[in-house]
Amino acid sequence: MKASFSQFVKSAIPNFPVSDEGLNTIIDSLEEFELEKGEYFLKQGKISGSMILLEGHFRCYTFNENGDEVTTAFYGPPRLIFDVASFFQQKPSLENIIALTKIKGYYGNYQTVDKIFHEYPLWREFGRAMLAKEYILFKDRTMRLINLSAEERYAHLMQTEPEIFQIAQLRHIASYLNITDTSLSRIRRDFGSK
Amino acid sequence: MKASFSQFVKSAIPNFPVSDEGLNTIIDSLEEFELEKGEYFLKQGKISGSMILLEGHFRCYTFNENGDEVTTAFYGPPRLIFDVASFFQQKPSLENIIALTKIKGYYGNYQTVDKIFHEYPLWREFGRAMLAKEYILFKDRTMRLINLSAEERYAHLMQTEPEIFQIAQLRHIASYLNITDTSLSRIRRDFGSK
DNA sequence: GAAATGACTTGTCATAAGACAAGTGAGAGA
DNA sequence: TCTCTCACTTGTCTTATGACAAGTCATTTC
Repeated sequence: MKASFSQFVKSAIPNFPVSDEGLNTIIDSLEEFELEKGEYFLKQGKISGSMILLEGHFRCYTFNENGDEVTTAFYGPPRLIFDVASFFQQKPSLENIIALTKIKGYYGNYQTVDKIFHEYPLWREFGRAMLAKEYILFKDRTMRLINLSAEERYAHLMQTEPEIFQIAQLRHIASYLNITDTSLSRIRRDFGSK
Repeated sequence: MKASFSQFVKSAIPNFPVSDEGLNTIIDSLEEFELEKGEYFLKQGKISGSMILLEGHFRCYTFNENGDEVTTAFYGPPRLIFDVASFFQQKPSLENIIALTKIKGYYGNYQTVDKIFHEYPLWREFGRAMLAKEYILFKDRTMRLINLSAEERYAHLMQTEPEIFQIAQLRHIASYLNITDTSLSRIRRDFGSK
């Protein structure tokens, strides 16, 4: 786990000038964290903390105007997991984040993370890079939602995160692609015949 | 302009412990910036800087798979303007940001902003808050795209940013709402009769 | 001031996607 | 083993939205 965390930090910021001791200090400030399949990292109405996901997958969902569940994200390791609005504004979340598989990682609430940034200012740069990275990933996804057709969005998910199809239900994948499960089923049928 | 900037900083981070001198130092590090209507803040293929928009409105657009222009954002003051991916990764942007009206604000490229953060570490907190705020705003917009119907998205824009209807073309508003200009026209007709 | 241009609306038709119900098939549990 | 449940697929019909072309209106331009 420590090795994965170290690797994650180094890959996130190539020239990040941090020692192994520095890494250990940060890890010791955080909480080792595990969840079983079906457990929640975040529930609607609660305040989000942050975790570095090192093993396992999450699904994130909310509810639309009709009260129907809408899957807004799938997260695989290594990744920063948090609800940006709830975390930074310390207000109740509108999101639910549920474990699709067994989860391992490191956890910190806002106070913990803030304390780390005060005590180890160097790590602010890591925090900023993480925030920017998540923003960029989220924006990419939104652009695909806007610019690609339903079938293209399906093809993209198949190419970039095929493992999702092994661990998530198709109806959740459908709502993630912003289509109905009926439509996804038909896209898959037609896709196979090409 | 300086007063607006000061106000913007203070409203962005309520308890930000910065003096008027501190503010002046930052302003002096940035470049006073103006654009006329129709001029570009950012063109596809160029690397994005950042600006604090204090007067005027921008429209942001890209192109979808069919080569059709898609409006992805409208920005009004006060606001941080930048393409997050292009700015932080210093890579060519996929976006175009064009002035809908005369623009005033303060500009800095990545080097300038980075220098400010090194010389005045206190301002890192401001940078982080801005980044988080933009991320949250962008996420809100995406959630509306996912969770609301076309008509609801139109109603929301009318309620929250009616000024956009004065300064932007309906076909651009339509693509911002992710519908065709034909559909927007019909929504507006039907909406009036309610 | 006539013609051209551009923004927007509207009519007509085509099409993709949704709603809903029925059907299939695998796995869980008695 | 039987049946129950649940995920998924499929059929049928409906509906929202898009494509495209024509029409209106205001503004610009020569």
